[in-house]
Amino acid sequence: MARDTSVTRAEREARTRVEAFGIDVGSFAAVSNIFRVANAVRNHTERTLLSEFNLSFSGFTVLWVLWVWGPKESHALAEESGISKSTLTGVVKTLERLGFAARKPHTKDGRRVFVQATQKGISTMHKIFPRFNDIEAMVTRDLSPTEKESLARLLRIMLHTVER
Amino acid sequence: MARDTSVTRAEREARTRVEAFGIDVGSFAAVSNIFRVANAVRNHTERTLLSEFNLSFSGFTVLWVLWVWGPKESHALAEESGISKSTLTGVVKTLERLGFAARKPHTKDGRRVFVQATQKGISTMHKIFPRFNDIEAMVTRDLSPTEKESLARLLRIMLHTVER
DNA sequence: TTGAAACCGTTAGGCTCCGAACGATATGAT
DNA sequence: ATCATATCGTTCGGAGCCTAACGGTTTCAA
Repeated sequence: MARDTSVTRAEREARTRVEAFGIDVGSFAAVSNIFRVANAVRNHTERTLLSEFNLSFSGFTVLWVLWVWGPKESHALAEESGISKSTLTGVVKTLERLGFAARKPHTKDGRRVFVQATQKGISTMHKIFPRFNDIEAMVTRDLSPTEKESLARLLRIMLHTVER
Repeated sequence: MARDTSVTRAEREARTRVEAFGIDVGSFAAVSNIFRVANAVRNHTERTLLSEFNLSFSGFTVLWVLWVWGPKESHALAEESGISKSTLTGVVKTLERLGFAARKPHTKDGRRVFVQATQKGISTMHKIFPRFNDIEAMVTRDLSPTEKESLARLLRIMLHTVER
């Protein structure tokens, strides 16, 4: 069966409204579709998987970073997780309450704090991550391996443009 | 000069941690990069553009939908904006306070409510949208027109997979 | 060595965000 | 005509999310 690659009704409507403005429709289509997909996948993941572990998407992301990188200082952890320092304070508080992470003061510098995943946090990650990847595979199931690679490559280019 | 299409340090680290799990790395790379880009662009837009109008990203999205589609019932507006009904209630309240939108009760059905953009909302949109598109153009400046179209197409395929 | 400046994480305040529960309204089967 | 059921938007409680301001700590130059 042929894949549906057609422009959605919403996107068509948006274009007609917007074209009069001398807008760059190519950029518009690319970026707004990124938002749509991210939003849809995020909501779906929170509802069907993460809620089972009382984790928000941010909580999951932070725990994931700790799992991949090991103990990390707060400011670097916030940066890597894509949230602000103050938000991280709250998220880590929640992770501590759930027993998934712990704070560790720096021995030399009284200002700094390390955050690390607990054993429970890590074993939970081992449970969650394969299922998270199942969702990733599901939402990309209509893309060929080459197309997935191409998608990732184009997004990486944007990332390099944006992140500095 | 050659574009930087290399895998980021973070992504490389993640892969080595994750590969032992029998994970689908292609899906993983594609999806996690969608989140990263969406997050970065969203934060940047809120900070540099929307804050000037006291709009959150959701507030902007809702107002944008009203601009494109005209008056819309609450449930459909929430759906189209990618947020829950309860969140919409709050966002519309804010938009009303700012004078950007107004509620209109249904004449026949006492349960339903229409939401529409005000004149001020529309003229504000005329101010914001070109600058929003400038940001879209900026973050995609290292992609060729063909690549932008390709990116939008691949995301559209995912959208069709996810949204039903 | 001392004091200004820089840096770090937390707090304060306000909005966003969700699911669940709730009231009001409408529908449809009996 | 009635009453169970469905539908619609709002409210509620709790967490996330931001910027700005803050206090504690470190650094470094005078």
